[in-house]
Amino acid sequence: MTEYGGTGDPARSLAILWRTGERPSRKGRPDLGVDGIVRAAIEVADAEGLTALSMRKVAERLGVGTMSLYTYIPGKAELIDVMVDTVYGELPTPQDVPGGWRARLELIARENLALCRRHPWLLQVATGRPPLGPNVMAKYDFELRAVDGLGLDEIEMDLVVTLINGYVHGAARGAVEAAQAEKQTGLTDEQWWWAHAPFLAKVFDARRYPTAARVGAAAGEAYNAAYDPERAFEFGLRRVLDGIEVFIRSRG
Amino acid sequence: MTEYGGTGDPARSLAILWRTGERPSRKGRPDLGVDGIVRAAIEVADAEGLTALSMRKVAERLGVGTMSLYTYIPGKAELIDVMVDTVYGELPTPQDVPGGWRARLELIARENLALCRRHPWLLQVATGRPPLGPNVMAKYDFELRAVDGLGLDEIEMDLVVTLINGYVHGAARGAVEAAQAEKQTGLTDEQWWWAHAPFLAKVFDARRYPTAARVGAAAGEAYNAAYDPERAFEFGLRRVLDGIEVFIRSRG
DNA sequence: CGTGCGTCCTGTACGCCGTACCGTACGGGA
DNA sequence: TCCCGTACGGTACGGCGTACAGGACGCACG
Repeated sequence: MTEYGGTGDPARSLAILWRTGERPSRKGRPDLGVDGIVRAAIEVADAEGLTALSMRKVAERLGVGTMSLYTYIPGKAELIDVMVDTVYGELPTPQDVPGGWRARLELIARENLALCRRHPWLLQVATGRPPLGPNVMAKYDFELRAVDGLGLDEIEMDLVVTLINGYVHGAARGAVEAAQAEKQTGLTDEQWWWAHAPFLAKVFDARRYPTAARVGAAAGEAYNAAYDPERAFEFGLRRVLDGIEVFIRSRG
Repeated sequence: MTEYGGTGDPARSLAILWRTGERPSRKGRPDLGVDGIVRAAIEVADAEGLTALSMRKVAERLGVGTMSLYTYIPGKAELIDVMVDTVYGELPTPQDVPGGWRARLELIARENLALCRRHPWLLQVATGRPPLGPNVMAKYDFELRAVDGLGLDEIEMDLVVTLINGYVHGAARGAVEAAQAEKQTGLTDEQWWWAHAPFLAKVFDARRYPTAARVGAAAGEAYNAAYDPERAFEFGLRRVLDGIEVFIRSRG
């Protein structure tokens, strides 16, 4: 289990994020530096998860003593703050997206999902009071622009953006968990389900859970698996956007 | 940081969840037992978070040696599995809810939010391939019944339920994080924002992020805080239900 | 050309964690 | 009565984050 948030001392995180007090590299040294540390940490987290991310492993990957990291970074929490802002930099923020607000929100949703797929550990980091780095700002600004000029007031714009991000978070969680479950156990959903069917058959009383039994059986047949994250994401996104459309029309 | 999921060996978890091989308590002993351990663990996690939940602390709370826990439970992962199924038992599953599918889904959403508020650690536990205990089953069955008989096929029913749960998860995360941030730092959102304003004023270029600046300012004024989780939840729920309504009508 | 200081780097150590292993104590069937 | 299965727990191992106390080295200054 990974601890909840990566929220370290915000003042320290901010200073690093905006590279205040940048230091010119010393002559003969490899000079490590915040960037290299963050890059290495992201690689470790991508490959092995946030749980397995340790200062010792990051240092090892850089060929450096563990404690050297603390020259550049106050601690693990602040490191994670910077990691978050860094990968947010991967999100595109094009000036023009053809197709109106709906296409813009779809783009945002899909890109965020893709980002979470590339960096599953993002889902484990608390993002209330996020580290207010440049990329976090750019993301927020871009997302708000997607719903600007539709007749919504500022608060409503924020609410819509929050809704989209919240939805994507939930859906991404499902998708990532499904992928990780398969990788970690070596079993597909189908195989896993089948492996536990004998036991469940003994304890599970279909009369007590009739609807679950019916739907579970149908889902199993249709997907050849318990859960199809891609389909769930597309389905939910359409519903959420429909709901937003109703709202926008009512305000227009 | 806490590791991602609480997914231990599913076979072992299942055996405990359905209390297969229940053992009659020995005579003169307090007999500990799975139930007591789980209850103590939930108390610890509620009070201090999943990160701070340790076998040593649970044992201490029970006045028992740490290793004694392992007589009843294979390990921490399986303990968390059982904790999840146990707290799901707090969810009401009334036979009749007045007001149709919309009221039923609202009830589900609100009760799930409340559950996450009571047990914030739930949000940190992976629930793909959940521990298929009796309460997980009952929850799933109840939720499916909320959308039964509306003209949706089984797959669609599952998708709608998944959507609601995904949405609630995202919104609950926001609400819980906001509450925890305040408790942990001792600062309200407003105080926190204000504390970092001087620094941000120096590095933040409002011309680069015009929309974020505008909305941020408006939100700050309106809420006296950066984020109002209650309002965000209600707003999003209405949008999601509207989207589902559009879908149901199209299928009816 | 010293020399001293500031910066970068690191080894050691402390207190946590989960849990493997093994010894102990005791209730109950033979 | 004896013996064994079960409940219980002490010790120990390898991991973690990081406090602290140095060591090594470039550079400004006398």
